Formats: sequence, C-alpha cells, structure tokens
Amino acid sequence: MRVTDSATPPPSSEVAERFFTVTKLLRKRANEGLRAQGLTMARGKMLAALHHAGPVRISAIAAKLGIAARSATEAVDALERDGLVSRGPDPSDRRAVLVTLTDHGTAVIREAEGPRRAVVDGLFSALDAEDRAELLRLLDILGRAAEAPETS
Amino acid sequence: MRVTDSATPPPSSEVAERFFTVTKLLRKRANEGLRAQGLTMARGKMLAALHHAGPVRISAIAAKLGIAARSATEAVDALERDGLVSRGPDPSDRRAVLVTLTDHGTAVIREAEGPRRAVVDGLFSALDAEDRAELLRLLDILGRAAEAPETS
DNA sequence: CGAATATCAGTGACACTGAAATTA
DNA sequence: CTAATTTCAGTGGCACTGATATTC
Repeated sequence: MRVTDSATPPPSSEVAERFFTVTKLLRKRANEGLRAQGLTMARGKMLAALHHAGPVRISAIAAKLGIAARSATEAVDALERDGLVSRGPDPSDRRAVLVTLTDHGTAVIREAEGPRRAVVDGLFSALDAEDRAELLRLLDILGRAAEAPETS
Repeated sequence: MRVTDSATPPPSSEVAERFFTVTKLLRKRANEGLRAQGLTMARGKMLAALHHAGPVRISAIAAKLGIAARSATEAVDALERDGLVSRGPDPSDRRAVLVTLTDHGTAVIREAEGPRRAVVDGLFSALDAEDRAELLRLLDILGRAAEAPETS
C-alpha cells in the first residue's frame, strides 16, 4: 500500500498547508499532555538533554536545541528559578557556565520521563512501523533541504 | 523505492524528535522568506483566507485558523492597525462583526500572493510529486488521530 | 588584538484563560 | 433565561537582535 494514487497530483501548497496545520495540532496535544507533568515541549527537551548529557555549557544547549545563545540563557533562567537546574563555573574556561540538573530537577525528569515519552510517542502511534519509517525518510529530505542555504 | 528499509526499527520518539525539529526549521525559513513581503505565516494565512472568502466573522476566522476567538480578535486588531482589513457590522446579527479586506489589504495580498506561495512551496520542493503525496497521506493519518479525542 | 561566552535590555509573534457587554 | 459573539484585561511560551563585560 505504499503505492501513491496517481490520480491526485499533490500541489505543494496543499501539502504545506496541511503540514503546518497538523503540526500545530500535534504541538497542542503534546503540550496538553505534558502539562500534567509540569512541563512544556521546550522545557522537557532541555531537561532530557541535560539528564542524558550531564553538565553542559549554555552555548552547547543553544546548539542542541537550535536556538540563539541569548534564548538559551532565558530558558535556563526559567528552569533555575524553578530550582530544576543550577549554574556553576566551568573550571576549564572562566567565561563559560556549566548548567547542571539539581537533585530536584533529576527527580522531576526521572518521574516525568516515562509519561513524557508516552505522550510524545502517542502522537505518532497512529502510524505503523512502516509508515513511521516513511515519515522519517521524508523528514530527512525536508530537513536537509532546509538546512542547506543554497543548492550548490 | 517506496520500500522501507526493514533493518531500521523506527522508534516513535525519534520520529517525534525529528518531526518537531524539521517543523521548526521550516517555519523559520518560511518566515524569513515571508518577511520580504511584510508578512508572517499567521498573517499571510489570514489574509489569504479573507481574500478568497470575503467578509467573515471573527468566530469564523478563529475556527478556520484553529485559534481561540479572543486570539482572532487580536490578530484582526493588528491587521486593522496596519490598514489591511476593516471591521464592519453584520446586518444579519448585531452581535457579530464582519472583517473585510481593505483596498490596501487586497493590493498587498495580490502582490504578495505569488511570492508567498513560492516561498511556502519552495520548502517542499525537495520532495517529488510522489513523495509529496506520501507525506500528505501520512499527515492525514496523524491529523485525524490528533483530532479524535478518544479512539472509539 | 580578534574571537568566543554569557548576559542585559528591549522587542516580536502568537496564543491562552477568565470576565464582561451586547444581542439573539 | 440561555446561548452566541466579540471584546477587555492580564499572562504565558518561546524566540529574536544589538550592545556589553569578561576571558581565551
């Protein structure tokens, strides 16, 4: 059933339209589910990254999440305000700051990790394994094209 | 080549991760391109909807864009401030407001429609017709699943 | 000195909820 | 009275640019 119906020429505008519409819906659903864990997508991603990578610089976080360094500072501010992470000096570079999960933050992410993953995974549970692989393939193509500034 | 590589079991978490990452990238690219037209995605969508549907109620706009009525009011405020739309009474219901494109707004959307579509379409030009149809199929599945509150 | 790191200040885009006014 | 429509008020999540201090 991987065969495309050749009777429907797919205008890219329709694909684009649907893509962003569906995305918005999925984001909404994800945030609804995550709210029960006291998380949001951005916060969850960041905590998960810290949990699995240990003390990291702000700039590394920014790169990891694909945001500006200044924005990463803000995000860390918010998490620090809530006592989930703490800032510390980087012994190897006095310009840098190392962000670490606090005990509280570790507990939170440990407790929320399962539900968090369940929520996010649930969004895509409507697709079988084959379709998920298909989607991944298409996303790779799109992602690579969007990253490349010019088609050399 | 629609055949999936059976050697890779696709964890949904990875699909989810990639999905939102790519989405963010595409949004960014789209907004960069649209900025030249003085538009954003939300504004562009709204103007396009008005252009093609004529005077509409705020509540209809909200439904169309999938946002809260209050948010639609704000969006209309912004466009009205820029002279692109105007509010008028609905002769058939004195509670309601009809939003209409001004001459200026019509001119703007007419002028920007081509470039706007080109930008958005360009995002998906990396996919051939077959892959676009594939993506559309997958999006439909995801969208339907996300809309349904419970799997009856 | 030039480059990297993080922060401060100000801003933008977009969306939400709760409460109120008006009219159907 | 109940319901629909819009608006007011306040807020939240997330991200940006430009300028600055510190340190490599």
